[in-house]
Amino acid sequence: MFKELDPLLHSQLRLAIISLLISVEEAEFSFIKEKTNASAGNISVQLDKLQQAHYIKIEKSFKGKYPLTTCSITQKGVKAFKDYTQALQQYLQPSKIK
Amino acid sequence: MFKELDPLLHSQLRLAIISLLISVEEAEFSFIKEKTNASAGNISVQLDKLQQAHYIKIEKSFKGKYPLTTCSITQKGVKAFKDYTQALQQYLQPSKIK
DNA sequence: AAATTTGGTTTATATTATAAACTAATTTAC
DNA sequence: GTAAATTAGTTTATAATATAAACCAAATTT
Repeated sequence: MFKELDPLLHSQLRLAIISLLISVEEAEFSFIKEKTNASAGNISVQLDKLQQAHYIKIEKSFKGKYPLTTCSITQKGVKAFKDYTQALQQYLQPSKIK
Repeated sequence: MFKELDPLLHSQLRLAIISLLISVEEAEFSFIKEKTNASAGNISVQLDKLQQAHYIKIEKSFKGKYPLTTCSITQKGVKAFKDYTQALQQYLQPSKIK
């Protein structure tokens, strides 16, 4: 009846991050922080998890003299997001006929 | 940017339960168990939480000689579900214009 | 009368989300 | 020039959550 909801995406902050990344080429750590209003620590942890699942790619460089973390979504991440949103529909559009 | 997702509904099993209840007058424990494929223990705990939040009403009676737990959604529960699905849209339909 | 089933509840555990604390370098203020 | 504050994060500790395992009580089957 109800499909599994990918637990990696069924998390407010990780879903917000993926939602951001899916519509841009890439995003800096500070951009994600600004848009999500989450703490840097929380974001750091969730980015790691998304990277470990190969849903996103993280590149570390320098912007002038400061460290710069840049993230982008992978094909696997895009697919996971699509699958997730599809599965969610069953939960969001309940019908009389179960 | 991203609205809060009611943590009580942002849970696979509780969301499934609410999704079921929203389309029926009422549902028995066994019906919920069958449709969600979750364990009785897990369902019992989540029903309690939904009831404590006044999202659902739980009535205990007897069906013949066996105990019977019947659940129904409340107005507060309906509103919470609508608010939740609305908030989710921001996460599911990302746009270039942030 | 022992074993199984029905219909759950309670409790224990493992996972998660999150914030707090920390690191390290840079820049500003005095 | 050095103390304080800022940038840009990471690591760690804690509290909350989800979930299954264990349990309970009555009824039914073998």
